[in-house]
Amino acid sequence: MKTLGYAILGLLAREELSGYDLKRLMEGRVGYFWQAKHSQIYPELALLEEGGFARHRLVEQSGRPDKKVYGITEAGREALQEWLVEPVEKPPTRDELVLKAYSVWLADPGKAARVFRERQAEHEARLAEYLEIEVWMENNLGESLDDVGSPDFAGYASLRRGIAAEREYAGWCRWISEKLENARSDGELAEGQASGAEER
Amino acid sequence: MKTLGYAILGLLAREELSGYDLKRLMEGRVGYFWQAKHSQIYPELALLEEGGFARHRLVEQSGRPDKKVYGITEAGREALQEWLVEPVEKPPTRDELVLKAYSVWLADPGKAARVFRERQAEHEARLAEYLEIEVWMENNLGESLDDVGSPDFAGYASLRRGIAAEREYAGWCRWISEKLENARSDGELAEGQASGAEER
DNA sequence: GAATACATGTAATGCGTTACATGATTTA
DNA sequence: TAAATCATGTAACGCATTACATGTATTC
Repeated sequence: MKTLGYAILGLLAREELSGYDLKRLMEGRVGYFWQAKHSQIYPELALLEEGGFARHRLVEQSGRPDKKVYGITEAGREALQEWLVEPVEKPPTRDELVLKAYSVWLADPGKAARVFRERQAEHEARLAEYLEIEVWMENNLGESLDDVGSPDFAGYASLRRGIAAEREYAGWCRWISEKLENARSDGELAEGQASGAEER
Repeated sequence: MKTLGYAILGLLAREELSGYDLKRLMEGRVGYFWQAKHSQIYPELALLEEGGFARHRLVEQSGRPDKKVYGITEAGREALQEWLVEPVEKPPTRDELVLKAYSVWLADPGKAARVFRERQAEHEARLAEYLEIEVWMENNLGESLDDVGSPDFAGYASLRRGIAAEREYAGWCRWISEKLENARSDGELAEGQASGAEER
């Protein structure tokens, strides 16, 4: 089974969901660490069912299309539990922004700074969102956030990774942006590969 | 042009390289933020040449196979400079370990902790490597690390992102590992989804 | 009247990895 | 003598995205 299968099982282990529900979850909060389009979700659900890891029932609705609501099976839960404790390969990183940083010596510092500032703002916005959720969780879920057997704890743990990652990335963007912006005003190190100047 | 093309151009802008050289760079240091196998590199080099962004000359060697040494063209440098200041889309994250964290409430805490500890060790090892390079750079490249027009600065900037990222990830792994390990000894919250116990 | 939400699928395309293919030289 | 390094390619496969496809009901 591929990772997407386990991602779906992880959600179905918490509650019954339709393909459409899964799609929205993977666009939203869960999408921070795993996402998929509906074109991937529907076939994967079929595979999970074929393998006996999930099953569905039809729910008729008035005024809306009928939907297939999926639930995890005992076999699915077992497969998920086994996967959880298998060692993970550190996946290769591919970060286009760091790639740009590596060649930034060729760019006009002012223009380049804008690219990093934009990204910084995105990470800061995301961070603010996460911090709000964290506060909400700490106020409303209290006890269970310390219980490693609770889904609340698991969600909280994932969120903490999100918070740390966004903070770290934003910080790096700020650092490099400042460097680039200061260089722009510093006349001294003029001997430039950097082409245009068009300031104003 | 695809990102891999710019990755290659970014390296050719610093020095002339063969496909084989590129392959090794993308396995090593540069591989932290971008990597590619030789099966991708050779065709991409051909495309770059076709587009006029790079050109090669044959270097005959004794005792080794001949090689094609590639250099960047003026058009290549311009394309690279334009790409550098174009805004970047924040790519979707796919992190299998965070995905496991999200379902960790179903796992045996002790076994799960091992998975996170393993990963923590990997990030700490990488961090140690990077910190050594940082010290070396600060001692040997001094001046140029503050000159945003220097390739040294650009390499340093990328490295700093690597350092921050490894530290952040290792920290999160440590945090969750401790939580999981403490829970194992805490008898209190026994009411467990967690199956096995087989301690010793 | 147009766009968005609900709901579920298939097909085409793109990028990356693994495997296939070849061959000389150096090191263990 | 077996394995690793140098050196360059092509082919097959897998996963993910975009585009194609259809249809109702609600909201703007």
